[in-house]
Amino acid sequence: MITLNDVAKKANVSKMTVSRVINHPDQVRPELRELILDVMAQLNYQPNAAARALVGRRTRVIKLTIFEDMDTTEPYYMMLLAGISNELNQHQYALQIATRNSFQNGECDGYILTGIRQTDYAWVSRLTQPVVFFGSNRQGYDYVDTDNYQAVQESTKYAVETGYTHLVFIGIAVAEPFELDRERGFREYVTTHRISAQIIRLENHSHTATAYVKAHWRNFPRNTAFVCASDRLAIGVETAIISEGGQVPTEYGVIGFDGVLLNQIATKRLTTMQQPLEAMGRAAARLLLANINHGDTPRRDQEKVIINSRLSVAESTR
Amino acid sequence: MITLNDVAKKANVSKMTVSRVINHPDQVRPELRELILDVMAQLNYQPNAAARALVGRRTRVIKLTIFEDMDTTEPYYMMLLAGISNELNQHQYALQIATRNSFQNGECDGYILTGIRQTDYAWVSRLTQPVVFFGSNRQGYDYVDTDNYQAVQESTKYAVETGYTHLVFIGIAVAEPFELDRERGFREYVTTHRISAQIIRLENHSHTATAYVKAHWRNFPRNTAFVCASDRLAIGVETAIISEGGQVPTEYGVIGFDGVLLNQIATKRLTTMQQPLEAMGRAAARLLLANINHGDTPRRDQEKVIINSRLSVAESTR
DNA sequence: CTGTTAGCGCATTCAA
DNA sequence: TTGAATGCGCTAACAG
Repeated sequence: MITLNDVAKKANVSKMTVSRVINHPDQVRPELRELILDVMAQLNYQPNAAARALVGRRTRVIKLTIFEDMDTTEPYYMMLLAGISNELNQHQYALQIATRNSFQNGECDGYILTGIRQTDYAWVSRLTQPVVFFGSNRQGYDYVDTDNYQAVQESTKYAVETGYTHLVFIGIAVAEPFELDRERGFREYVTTHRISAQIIRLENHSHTATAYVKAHWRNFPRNTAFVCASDRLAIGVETAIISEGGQVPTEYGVIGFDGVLLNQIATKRLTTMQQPLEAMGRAAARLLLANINHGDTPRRDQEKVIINSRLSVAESTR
Repeated sequence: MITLNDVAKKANVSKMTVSRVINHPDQVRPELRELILDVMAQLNYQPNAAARALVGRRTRVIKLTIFEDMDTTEPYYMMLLAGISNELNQHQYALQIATRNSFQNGECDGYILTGIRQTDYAWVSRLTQPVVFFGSNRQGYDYVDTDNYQAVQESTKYAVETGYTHLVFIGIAVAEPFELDRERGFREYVTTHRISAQIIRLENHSHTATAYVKAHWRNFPRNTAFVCASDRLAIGVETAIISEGGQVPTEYGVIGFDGVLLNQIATKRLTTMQQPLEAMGRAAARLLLANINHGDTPRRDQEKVIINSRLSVAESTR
């Protein structure tokens, strides 16, 4: 293992100078700095995370908490996780994953929180380390999210422009910001453009959607597009349409939201709003690390990172 | 933060004694040990992972590498991850997640490897730290797996006992141990019991299965059960049956394999072999940690942990 | 069985 | 701008 000392000897300086090149490069004479960087590269020096953690009173561990039940968890968490982990790895941070059931109160430097519902905020407020949310919130915590409002506006616009004349929004029956924003995106678009539309809210399961659409099949004339708040709902809708003898995409359109895996399971590959999850994961990690390192500065404004989703057009729309 | 010293003072011993209680409890007089454990509990002492890592020349980080493409990754990895992470947390180990694309060669104490294919073994053999596989292998690496052979035997038996008279095994077209074992489980069962059967191998996508079953629909008489090597395939089969006008489960049965999430998406909730993923994740972590701590002992035999799956009967079979 | 000493690799003092 | 000393919390090696 290469240590600071090895680098220092080879560069004929003290190890403090090497340490400074890493932590306060501006305090080292440029030529010397270059030389040392050179040696570090030659030796492939990797700072020892444990030692840094020890002296810095940091754990170099961040916790990701997933508040949903794991066995109904969306597969997209996997992509998110990859993004978070990639970014953390670069900064020599490791990850701990905690779930609602398995919350260990071991030490960490900060938290990334996902799947939080209104009822969980009391718990969150007791956390002493920096926190970043995945998904917006109105409690003032920093977060990373996609622009749910614009995303649904975009899908809705797409549905209209491809000629569907009646629109149905299938939302998720929870009063969380992400859902309200998606619904608002739909509502404002159809209102502004005076489009025939209806809004429905269901539990986020494919079966619920299938049952609902079948039960109310007469309400859905030909040329209806279903703009759904999740891929699960979209798959359920598609199943119902097909089982009722409707044609996708010629007579009916279906648009999902999320864009990982589930759309591959659909009979017609789903047109869906694809969230850039890897990027969002990275962003969340970066934001958290920034908070950790500026830890002492007095509380600033809530910081938000918004990353746009992209409509991925497939077989369930024209 | 509570340190060894705090505990030591309160217990009127030196910190070495406290340290021994943790690492070599048999070297401490029992009464004293109890006393110290008591104080540790009172103070809620948590050893500092960084310090242990530093002195033990360990990183206290283990890497989980997922060799599949992330965006087609099975949702069950999430459960596996939870298990691994839970176990690691208990032992003050943190996790890094690496994917095929993002393999950073930062330090770690060991690897848990998943999704490995034959072609990846060269890479694996260059790893210097202990390795545990998720999924069996014939290269001598320790692994955790479910008994694929017995699992498929069990599903097949179930299909027969519930009265399906023709059986079809839909396998995955790869020559990996897990798949060969599943296929063998099926083959031996139908051979032994002289049951009318056929074996098919497809790419592991629901569409492939749908297309195949539709194209060969005439080959599948009523009272056929499809024993599938994955939930994806099973969902695809089910879609085909329904679209061809077959009745599930009265005329046709479908059994999947894996048992997370995807079975909820199926039109009829899938009967499927449920892998105990959380437990398997924990087992993999435990096995790896054992290898790490017995690091110097000469290479023993390949160690295997086999955990049985459980048939979860739902709506796609009688 | 228990305590003392020393050092893991690094970064924050302070001094030059 | 650079270097020397000190200590983060813990454990291995030795001494008692």
